[in-house]
Amino acid sequence: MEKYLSQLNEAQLAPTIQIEGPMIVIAGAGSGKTRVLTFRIAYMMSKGIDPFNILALTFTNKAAREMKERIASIVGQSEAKNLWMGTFHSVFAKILRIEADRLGYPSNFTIYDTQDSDRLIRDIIKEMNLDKDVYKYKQVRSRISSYKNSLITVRAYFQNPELIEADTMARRPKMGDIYKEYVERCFKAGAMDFDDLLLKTNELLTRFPEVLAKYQNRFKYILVDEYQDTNHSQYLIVRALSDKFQNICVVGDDAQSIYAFRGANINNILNFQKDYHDVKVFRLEQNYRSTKNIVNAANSVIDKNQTKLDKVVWTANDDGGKIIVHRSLTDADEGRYVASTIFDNKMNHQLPNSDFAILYRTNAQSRSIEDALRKRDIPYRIYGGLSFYQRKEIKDVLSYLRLIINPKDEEALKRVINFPPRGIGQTTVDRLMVAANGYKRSIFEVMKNIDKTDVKVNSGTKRKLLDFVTLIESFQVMNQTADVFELAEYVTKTSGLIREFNKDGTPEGVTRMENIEELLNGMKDFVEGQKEIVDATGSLAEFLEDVALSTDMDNDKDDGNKVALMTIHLAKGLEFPYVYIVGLEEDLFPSAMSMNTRSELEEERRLFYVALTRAEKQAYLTYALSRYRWGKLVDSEPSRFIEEIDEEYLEIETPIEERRINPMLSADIFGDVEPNKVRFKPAKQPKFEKGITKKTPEKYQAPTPKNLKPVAKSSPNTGSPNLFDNKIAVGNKVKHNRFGTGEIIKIEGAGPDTKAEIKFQVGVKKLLLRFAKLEVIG
DNA sequence: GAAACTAAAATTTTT
DNA sequence: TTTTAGTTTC
Repeated sequence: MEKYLSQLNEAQLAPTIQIEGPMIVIAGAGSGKTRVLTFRIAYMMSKGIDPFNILALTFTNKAAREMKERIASIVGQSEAKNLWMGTFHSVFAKILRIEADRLGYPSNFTIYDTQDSDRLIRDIIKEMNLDKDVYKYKQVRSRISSYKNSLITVRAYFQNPELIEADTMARRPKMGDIYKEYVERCFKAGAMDFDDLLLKTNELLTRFPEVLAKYQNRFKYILVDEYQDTNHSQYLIVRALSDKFQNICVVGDDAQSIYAFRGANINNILNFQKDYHDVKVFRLEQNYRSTKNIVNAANSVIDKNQTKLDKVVWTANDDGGKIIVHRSLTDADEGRYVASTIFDNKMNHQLPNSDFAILYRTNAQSRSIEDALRKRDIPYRIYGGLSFYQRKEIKDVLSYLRLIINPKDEEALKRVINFPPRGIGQTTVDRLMVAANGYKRSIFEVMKNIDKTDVKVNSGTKRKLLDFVTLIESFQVMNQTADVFELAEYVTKTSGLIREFNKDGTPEGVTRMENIEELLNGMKDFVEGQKEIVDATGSLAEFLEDVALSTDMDNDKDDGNKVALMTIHLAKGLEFPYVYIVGLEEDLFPSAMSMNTRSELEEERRLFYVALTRAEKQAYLTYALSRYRWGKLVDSEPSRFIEEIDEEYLEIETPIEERRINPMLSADIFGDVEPNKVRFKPAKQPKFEKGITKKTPEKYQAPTPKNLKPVAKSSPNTGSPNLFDNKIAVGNKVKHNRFGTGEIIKIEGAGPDTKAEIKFQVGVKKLLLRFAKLEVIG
């Protein structure tokens, strides 16, 4: 242990060897926080504390896993495995399963993800005959979520005139009724949503003192990472559990609190010292990650925030290069700038792609960047966005599996009862739902006993319903002997899912199949992995829980050398030598939605701080004068955050010239038009679109002279059509992303409204050429 | 009951 | 511009 402790500086050592009593570690960006946490736990164990008595809570599974591995490498695998380390959600889901019956839940309760919640809320709004434009399901969901995170139960809601008043004033008087119905339906389905995992834990600890005592005695030492991101519900859980022994260590950085929008309360960290007696405060202020320029620039920005703790982050590292600020005309230009400087940096310094990260405020911004990277053949990986487990085909498979564990799971049932199509239509499902409500039973039970109910369905449908029940029950039987992988393989075959997706010969269908295959492979890995963990059951239930609480970030298959693209939120906790922060424009970053109050703006500023402090060597800030937003070109102004950085740390690139070049010429120079791709542009070109360039065009310019002759009718070398060969003509063969290859049989209309009738294998389609990205192949 | 077509919303961030 | 929910048609 000594040799590990000697790796720490003085400021890090102090909190590492402070074991007893309440304490807070205020850890600046890049100050070695994780190292302190891991060494501290290892140190505790070396002092004879039973890992069984330690609870460490993190915000991502990835953080938990990495920390556990590092601890294992110090104290040994067998010692580390008894540690309780995980996200709030996963740890308390496990506890809730153990104690579920006290709350009236089955221990195999389903965890509803956001999609499930949304669908349920949408159904409820429809059933209650409410105007869906007034009651937008997403708003309703976030409202319900914030009630739950503030521990406002349905009961508490109806007892609180102010809340009712607020919703009434917002022209949503039925909010409470929707909330009530939602909670009841979840309960009936044996399901908890994300917020329930915390809310019900609180309920458990409050209503059952013996349970509280049990876990208080078990978790004598509690550590919480990223404490600045805890919400009220999490705060109360931590308080309750640590109340007896007061051995609570929280670590965090108020300057990196960026999750207020989903209920995180920065006051939890700001007020920690008031919550416990005799709190020991430690500060980690030396940054080991970034250059002086980056650290100082970040400090100068965060200084503008009023709400913060005292802390001065500094570094002994080199000055490094100044932060480069670049202006582009459009988002497409911005993409090209990023791609070309990455290219140059790679060439000049022999760097791997994985040294670069491109961070943005919203996922939608990735598109223009992706286009540019693709054209430069720079491999990249996008993190976040639609997660693997959210995809249709994956959710379909998972829904079958969920039904095996919990047939009451309504959302899963509704999803697959008629997929693949088996002749059970909406009308039938509606009748079943009404009946289920009437009998106070689950839909599945009603189906199973369809003969004993008064549900009006014809005998054919009845047969189909019973067949479905039998199908699921046969899966349940198999689940008792087979492992997760064998079961899933059987389910996808027997349910007809494989056949259904195979039937669809489009490239999309093929991708679907590949995804299902990947899911099955993942299950195989899971089965293998579980064999090594002693008390793991390897059960289907366990797999589903893992899946429900994991994100794409967690299953980070290290697929090597790629430029990383992600939102700033996702980048928290990561670091890269070169970081591009793109789209630094007013209304985008800071977001238009977050400029109403000072605290919202301060959160945006913290977000910017997080972004900047990801960079180790070099940071780039880029913005565009105009950008496509929801399909339209919108003018934008540079973000205020650029101005807020002390000028001495910036290098503002002034474009050498912004001159207009022949639009056709430049289009070809920059490779906007891919060879072999015919694209019809709208007749009128937007003001700035692709016509203007700036700054050393030769840098981008492909050296081949043929590019300078755009009007060449056809390039004899390739014979491939370019922009000026209109090959969209009757009789020609074309390729479509989705429909595959086909033949043009008719053309009608002109200009931007030109339509073509094309005969594909899947049938004849009429496509608007403006949108259909057709590739002429002969 | 299902496929094909039409209209409208979406873009702040996610355990 | 894309995606998804809703409506119409067979």
